[in-house]
Amino acid sequence: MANQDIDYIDLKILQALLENAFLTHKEIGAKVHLTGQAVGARVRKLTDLGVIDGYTLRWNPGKIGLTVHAFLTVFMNSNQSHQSFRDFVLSNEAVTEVHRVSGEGCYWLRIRIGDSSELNKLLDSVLKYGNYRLSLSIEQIK
Amino acid sequence: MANQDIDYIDLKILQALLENAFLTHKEIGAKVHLTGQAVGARVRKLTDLGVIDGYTLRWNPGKIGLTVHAFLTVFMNSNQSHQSFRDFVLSNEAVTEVHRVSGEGCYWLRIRIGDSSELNKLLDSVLKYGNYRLSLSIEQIK
DNA sequence: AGTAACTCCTTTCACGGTGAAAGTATAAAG
DNA sequence: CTTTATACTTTCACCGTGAAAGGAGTTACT
Repeated sequence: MANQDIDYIDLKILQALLENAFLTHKEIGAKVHLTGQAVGARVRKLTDLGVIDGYTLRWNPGKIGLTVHAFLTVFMNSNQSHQSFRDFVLSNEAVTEVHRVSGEGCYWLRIRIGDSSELNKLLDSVLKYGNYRLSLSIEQIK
Repeated sequence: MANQDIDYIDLKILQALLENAFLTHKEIGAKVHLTGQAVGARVRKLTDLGVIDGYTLRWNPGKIGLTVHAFLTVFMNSNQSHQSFRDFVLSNEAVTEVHRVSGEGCYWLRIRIGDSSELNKLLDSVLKYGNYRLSLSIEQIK
């Protein structure tokens, strides 16, 4: 499996692993009509190509007390503060995802935090860098 | 390990698995000073409690041609269309995450799609249900 | 056509991670 | 001081894994 092309079978394998990364190669092989070893070689190819970056958990922050799930669009109020803002979000563990965006605002953040008073404190910190628009996730549908 | 409390060690294990879900229990055990089997028992507890929902990939949609990463806030224009909107987003494979939100808009969507013309078509479909605000991810920072 | 090179598969095999079971240690309760 | 419960370690058999070797199918060159 040195050929760098990604075919239909690779996509099926990706899809299977996205659903459950602990499927054995043998089990995936049963779906795509290959032996486990052949699946293993393709998974290695996908990893070498950088399609697969790593393996992680699907989990439930709410069950360990992180009941607030918020999306924050940040509008910077100065061109000087970008670097310090980045340092801030990178070091704040309640901020679990950050994107530079075009369109609405400058940055988009995902927040996982215990309760609304903690969120309040976080929002105060964000105000140092700019304004924001906040959305709270009521229910994850997909 | 029938005790339902989640302690500091459990959180360390969670953190380790979030970074790399394919660490062996033994390797995690070396970090938290337990045998692999003890770690296995705690992982099972976390799974039974629903803290761990499953295992999935960290991956790179850009490498299979899904170069556009967009966030969409949708404002419904009618109270009747919620169910059909849900059906729409659940069945559309470019929509990879959906939340009901309070604050800005009614729903928040994550889109992974090949190019802007495909995005255009998707946005046209969304317009049937309401208005939207679009942000494009330029760079994922965290 | 014949052969060489290449790709991608299967088969085989040894290693090691895994969960189950049994044994051990510690702490709390009567 | 014993009983019980919890959470650990040790031991063990199973099986998933990657490596290696071999085979089948395809392409390209003479």
